Amino acid sequence: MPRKTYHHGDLKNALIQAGIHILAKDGVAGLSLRRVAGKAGVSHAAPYAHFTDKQALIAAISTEGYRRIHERIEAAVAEFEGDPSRQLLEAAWAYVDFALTDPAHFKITFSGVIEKEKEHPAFVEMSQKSFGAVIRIVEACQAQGVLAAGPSDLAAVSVWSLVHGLASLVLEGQVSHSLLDRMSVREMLVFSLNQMTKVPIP
Amino acid sequence: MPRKTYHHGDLKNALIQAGIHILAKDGVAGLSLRRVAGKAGVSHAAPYAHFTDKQALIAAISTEGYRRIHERIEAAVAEFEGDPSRQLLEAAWAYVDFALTDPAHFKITFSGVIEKEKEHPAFVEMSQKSFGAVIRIVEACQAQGVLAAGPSDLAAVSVWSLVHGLASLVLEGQVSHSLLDRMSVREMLVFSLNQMTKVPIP
DNA sequence: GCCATCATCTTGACAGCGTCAAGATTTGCG
DNA sequence: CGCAAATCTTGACGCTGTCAAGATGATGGC
Repeated sequence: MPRKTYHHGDLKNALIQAGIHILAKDGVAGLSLRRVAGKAGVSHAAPYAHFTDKQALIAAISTEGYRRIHERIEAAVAEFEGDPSRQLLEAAWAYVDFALTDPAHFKITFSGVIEKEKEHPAFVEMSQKSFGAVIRIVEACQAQGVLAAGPSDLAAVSVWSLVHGLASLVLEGQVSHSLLDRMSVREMLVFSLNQMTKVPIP
Repeated sequence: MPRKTYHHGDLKNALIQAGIHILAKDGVAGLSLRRVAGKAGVSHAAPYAHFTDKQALIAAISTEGYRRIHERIEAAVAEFEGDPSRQLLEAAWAYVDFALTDPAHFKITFSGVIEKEKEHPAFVEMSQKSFGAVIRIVEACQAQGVLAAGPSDLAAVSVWSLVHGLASLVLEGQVSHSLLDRMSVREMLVFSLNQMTKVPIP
């Protein structure tokens, strides 16, 4: 479908959305600048008016992925105000659920496709924002004795390693079929988190 | 340097080794079939006599990566026979250390670049072998009360998620600089594992 | 010892890719 | 109104993965 105007109007966002759709349909391997441009209805070199190179587009797509996760984490925090262990579980589940729902988007966001993140400050900012939210949850858990005391940023890394690792292993098919038959990924998450917490969580 | 003989002799392994070297020098993005072929001293289409496509070569490189990790895990198990918590720590460290030493090799092995692993049985076999070793370590830990009782394959997934997640987050630069300044990755690993164990490990 | 067969490797081609340069078109500011 | 800047198109370049056709050499049967 050709556009009416020569200028697109909101090409930058259109490219990001087109990229996310292509990721969902054809995976990381299917994501090319030319296909993204085509899907947005512009010529193959048009993206260069908005992104310096393919890495920059990937960084923008990744940032959007991170933004969605952060959004859900904050929603979980708000919904279970005053219940840190539930906040921990639901924030972790938000992360894992995003990975399961949109695997390619998760992969491109967290699989180190971005080589030099320093050059993508928006991505770094989103990353730090999310990690800050996790630290606050962990601190609340520590205050209630749900998690062991200790440096909260360190404990947050431990918890987030667990959650990120579970999501990654499931996505990469490294979790045995016999285990996936016995229980859901959410149940695995609950079990895993309970290995760390001093008090059982639901 | 041109070869003496028309036939290479051991091209298949040479291609795998060349690929590993290129990964170490130029990262995942630098790995192309043609460069691998060039480094092995053969023409650009020669690899197709040994690998059906690029994915197959990547699978072979990944399998070799997995093999090295498995080797080190078994070495750790042998070295600390009768000391399950130490076995757990050193096996985990073998994993993380491999990731830190050869980041691109680790990434390509575990970052889901292989789309259909079902078609690469050697990779699946190596994966199951390694996971079996982890299960045995976890069972030994459970028997000594180092880890909580429960289904050992599930507990192994929890432990391995933690380890895999830590390696991944560090590699992707998602661990804050302020934390990396305060302590080594090995210390983070020890701390994280101690969050899960009932008995402190060194 | 010779020859046929087969695996191995080379050469050449193709479409798709990321990227850049030059030019066309439109917008918005002075 | 006019001109500079932003946006988009067109065309080109080298590199990529892959395939087809042919060259080369090793191997096993006679």
